[in-house]
Amino acid sequence: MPDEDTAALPIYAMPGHVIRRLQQVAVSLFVEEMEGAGIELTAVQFAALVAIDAYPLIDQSTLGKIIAYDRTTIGGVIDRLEDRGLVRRVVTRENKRIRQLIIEPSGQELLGRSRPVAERVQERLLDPLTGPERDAFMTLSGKILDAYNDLSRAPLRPMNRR
Amino acid sequence: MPDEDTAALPIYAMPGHVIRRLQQVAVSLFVEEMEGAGIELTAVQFAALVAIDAYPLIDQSTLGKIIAYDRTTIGGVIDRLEDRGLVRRVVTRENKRIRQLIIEPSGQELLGRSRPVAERVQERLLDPLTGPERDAFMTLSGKILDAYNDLSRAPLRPMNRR
DNA sequence: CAAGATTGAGTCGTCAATCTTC
DNA sequence: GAAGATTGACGACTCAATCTTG
Repeated sequence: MPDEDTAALPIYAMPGHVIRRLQQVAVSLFVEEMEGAGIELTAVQFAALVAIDAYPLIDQSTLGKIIAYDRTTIGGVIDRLEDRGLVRRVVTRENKRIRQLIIEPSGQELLGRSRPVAERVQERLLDPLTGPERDAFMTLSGKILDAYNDLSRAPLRPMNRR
Repeated sequence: MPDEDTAALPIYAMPGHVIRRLQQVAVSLFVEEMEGAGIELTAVQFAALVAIDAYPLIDQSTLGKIIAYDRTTIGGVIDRLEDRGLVRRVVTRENKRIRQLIIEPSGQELLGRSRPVAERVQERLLDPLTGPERDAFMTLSGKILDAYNDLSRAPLRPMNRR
């Protein structure tokens, strides 16, 4: 039973491990806050709704690039949102390959209730840090992401660029 | 107005999003380096091997607590490691509920080859930062984790309450 | 052929239910 | 009943293969 001699494992000092744990905490807070608000939305689903609301008629591939998710993952996420009537796929006459996405009124309504909850999650996440520390954390994180922006599995890219 | 492309979506400034992207990058680097070394190991599998090697005869629950994974997740991970003969489950006469874990010689060998690769991943992850910045990043991350240590998604509490 | 999307397979991560054992 | 583990279910994530359309 190793309790305090956890130092024997260098895992705790490894950035990869720390980042994964941060992600665990972030997800926990998101689930906790959403459940507390009686809202059934995962983090991906929320991000998708935000993006579809901001860019009506966006296609799935572009959506994936914006919120940094794999195209295949997006497909499954949209499936579930569509099943619940929160979102709709549109196939135009011009290009039948493309699935354009539209947020439904019920989706709008749910998104409206979700925004303040998501806002609270972000606040709670950095709550253990002081104001300057929060800025530092975001700046340092951004520096890492900038360096590896094109390496990510689903590279994050602004819409208007190739 | 900087970043006219991304300014429309506040997602990029959200800590939760940034942390998830960091996790994406970390996983990408891990996969890339391991593939480059011709080693078939996921990050969880590597962490499990490290812990089992450090604590022979550790049980699955304790392993989960050490490397911060859900008990059920650990079960599946050990399944795959056991299928490959890298690890072995042992059931003692004293307490037949407990699955104690032992690393096999082939697991030792693979672990030995994997350590320097994992080391390189950690270095590359923080490579975009200067020395002091790396310390700051780890310190700030640790501060967040300390505050939410008991909130982790794998609560490790029996949750039999009620 | 290239682009956009879907399907299938495999791993990860969590929860709920169940089983065995103490 | 409680502890340790397994199974089943579901969402998420990725890749490879496939299908359709341009």
